[in-house]
Amino acid sequence: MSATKYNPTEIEDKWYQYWMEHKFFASKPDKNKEPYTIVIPPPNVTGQLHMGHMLNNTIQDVLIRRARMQGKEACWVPGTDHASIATEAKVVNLLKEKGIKKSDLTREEFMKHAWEWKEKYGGIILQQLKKLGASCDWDRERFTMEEDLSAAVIEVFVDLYKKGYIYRGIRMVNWDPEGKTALADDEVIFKEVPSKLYHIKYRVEGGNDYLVIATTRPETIMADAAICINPNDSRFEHLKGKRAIIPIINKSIPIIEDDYVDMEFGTGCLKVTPAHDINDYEIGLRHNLPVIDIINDDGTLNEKAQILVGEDRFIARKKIAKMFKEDGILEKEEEYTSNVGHSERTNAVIEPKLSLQWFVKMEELVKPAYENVMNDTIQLIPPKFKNTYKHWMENVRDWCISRQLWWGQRIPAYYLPNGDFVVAKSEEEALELAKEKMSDSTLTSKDLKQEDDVLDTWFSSWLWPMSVFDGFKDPDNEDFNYYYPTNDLVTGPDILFFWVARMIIAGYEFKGKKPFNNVYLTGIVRDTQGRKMSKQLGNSPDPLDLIKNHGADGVRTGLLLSSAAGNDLLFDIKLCEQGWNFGNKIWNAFRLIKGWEITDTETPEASVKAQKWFEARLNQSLVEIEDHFSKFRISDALMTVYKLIWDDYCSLYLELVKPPYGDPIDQKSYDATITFFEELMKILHPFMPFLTEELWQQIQSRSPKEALIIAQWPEAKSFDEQIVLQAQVAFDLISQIRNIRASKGISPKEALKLYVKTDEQIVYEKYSAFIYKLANLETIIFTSEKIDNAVSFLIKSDECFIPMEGAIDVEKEKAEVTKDLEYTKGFLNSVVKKLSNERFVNNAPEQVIAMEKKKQSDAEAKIKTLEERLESLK
RNA sequence: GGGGAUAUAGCUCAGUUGGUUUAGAGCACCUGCCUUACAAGCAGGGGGUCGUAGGUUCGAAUCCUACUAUCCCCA
Repeated sequence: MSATKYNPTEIEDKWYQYWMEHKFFASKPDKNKEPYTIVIPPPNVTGQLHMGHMLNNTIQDVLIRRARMQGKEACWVPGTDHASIATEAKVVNLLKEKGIKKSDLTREEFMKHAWEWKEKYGGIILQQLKKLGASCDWDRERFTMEEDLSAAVIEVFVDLYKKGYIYRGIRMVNWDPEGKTALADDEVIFKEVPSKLYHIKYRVEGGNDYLVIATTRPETIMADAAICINPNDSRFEHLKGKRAIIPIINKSIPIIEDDYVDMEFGTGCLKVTPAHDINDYEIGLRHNLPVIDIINDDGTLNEKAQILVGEDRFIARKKIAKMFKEDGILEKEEEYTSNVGHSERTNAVIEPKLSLQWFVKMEELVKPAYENVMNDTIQLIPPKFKNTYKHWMENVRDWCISRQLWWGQRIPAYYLPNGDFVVAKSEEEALELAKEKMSDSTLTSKDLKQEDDVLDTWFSSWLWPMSVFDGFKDPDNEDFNYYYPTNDLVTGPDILFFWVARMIIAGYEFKGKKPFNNVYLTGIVRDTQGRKMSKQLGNSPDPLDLIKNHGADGVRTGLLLSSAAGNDLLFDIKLCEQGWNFGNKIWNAFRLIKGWEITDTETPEASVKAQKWFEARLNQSLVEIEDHFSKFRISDALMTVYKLIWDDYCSLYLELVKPPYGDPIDQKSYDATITFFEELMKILHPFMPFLTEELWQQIQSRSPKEALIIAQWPEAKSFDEQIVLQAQVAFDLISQIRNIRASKGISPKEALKLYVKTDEQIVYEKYSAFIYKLANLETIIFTSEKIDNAVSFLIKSDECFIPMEGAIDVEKEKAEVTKDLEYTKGFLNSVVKKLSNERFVNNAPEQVIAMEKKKQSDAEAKIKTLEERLESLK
């Protein structure tokens, strides 16, 4: 016999390999089958599997495995994105270790290193997904920087440019002086840093007055374009319309008025430095101030600063502070904690910097994407995200798509000798355009200089659902026509705008069709304290360790059990243990069944009825499960399966058909038990693929065509609800008897007598075999009299007695009955109140009134029984 | 500063367009059991004035308003 404890590691790799060998994950268009398609949210090629991926990919795998079993042509496309900033940073670091500086390399040389890095270290995450059981079609793996996908990106850029959606413009970017690149907002980490607030005196022009400004960045005073005060600030009436002198460089600047200035903060006088602060830049725009950029790309001061030229910004800060002190213009230094942005990659302090960038105009493009989510052509699950989506789309801002990097698709814009530019797919086409534009046929490719910047990685991934099926390279190909639009997208709400919305925009703009029907937004996996998992906190468990310790099935189940769509999941290792426990439970149930010897004896009544009952329960559960799946309630679907297996199959069904120890089981019961078990394995397979396939194959040897992964998903058949309801009466009775055993300390081995006082004997007779077996009864006797010296309890309004000499504590019994009586009276009271309300009777639907009346009569009957009981106890 | 979301048992959450309900599940907890599938198990049990205050309604956890708290996004 197999081990009493389920050991996942022994079987998981075996079955994954088996599925791969027999190409069960592979998909190709099949006109006779309905396609079911998911494209993976491409993880960062440098990434490692984290808990978010685990959750997200488990959900995708559940959906795809179920669809496959439903006979659909299930296709899950895997792949990675090239993550320009992250990858470039990794490559730069690796080169640094080898003693090579990026600046010493040509673009081509650098790209060669980068590709080498990608081939060697990239995409580990996809290998890790295999451990989780992800049934992706690995032959279809794509990468956003591969040739075909890059060609799509360039094509789209040229197309948008021609349509007038792409332009160049000035923008304040998050500049990383170490990485020498602009960063996206989400690549900037804000940290609280202790710093100083310097109070500096500026002389007011034409007198001996001075004003005081407070700044954390004194090294930027040379770039000041104005001093700004709040127009409502009465303290500074005398400054209005005057000018101030920047100390040290003695430059005169205007004093302006703007509401932006916070009268409470600092001194109420703000130095305005448009080139080096986003808010100041906006004030500058309002007041037509000059932009004086005094900081180089590497963070040193340039000649426009006039002083300290060539010094690093932080050294300059110290030096200038010293100069203030010497000149007596430093009024005071204050300790201050400021929130400073740091580069996620290099940890350098971010320098706000104005630069010329490429943008996509969004206002027009967004329209179909906005409408089709609002009218549910594309459904967001849960729908609460429609609000967020709406807000974003209504306030959409132009998309900055250029990045000052090499790893990515180089922008296909070519500058002409006169500074103008042309946009074209290739250098050859660009040259033709240039000749035309300049009216100069003597131009050669040497006269053109291609833009150095590359495109934002999102500018690749917004095409993902189309480009993975070669929808640009070969727009009318079989795959694209068959698989697109895809069915479901599973991702996190944090990239609803960055990625999801942009894919929808691209889908409509380039193909006139939505990219997917449904977007399932998962929650964020947090630790037990509700904190986001991060490397810094070290609060994230290693997913591969979890799989090693609890099995992929255990981890999958644990993650799904408590993660409703859109809700954050507080991850606790206990969840994985619960998942494993469930697997172990099933493992042991199977051991029990497999251990039975079989004879051709007659089937006991309890077993005959148990089979009928479980079949009904199974079908009832299938209906519930289908309903949950149709609403993307994956967690609820799993919980329904969990309870069906644990409570109904193991705790009730198996106990009902189980022969006495050592006895064999009859053939019919055995067959039914195995058939039910097989159905359960099918339903559970999408959630726990490994364990279910293992047991499926242990039931009997099967050919690859009979593998569970491609078995047919069970369909709910019609069933008799009465069976479930009537059996429930027996189960309630069993619980009550077990309760009495527990409270009176009676061993389960001691057979008991049960008396039932009822008008409906049939209800108890029908499933009496269940009661005999599970409650261990000697006999059931129907009576019209009360039984003395017995413990009693109620099933609805029927009184049941178990004779028990001297075991009755009258006072305790009385207290219990009184409590129950009071509750029921209160309940009756609320019902009667409702029914005596004329407006209720007139307005409420008939069904509701009938229900209330039933509640009333049930409660009245119960009260009568309880009162009699109380009387007899006196 | 602007916007959004959430608030139900110790924890995590259901409660499906207001009516089977003086509220359900899983986990945790308590009690008793090593009953020959499983002690990572079995059987039983306790536990919530549905964030606060108003309002609409015959009827509110559910709809409306205000407040409080927490989280997220944008600046």
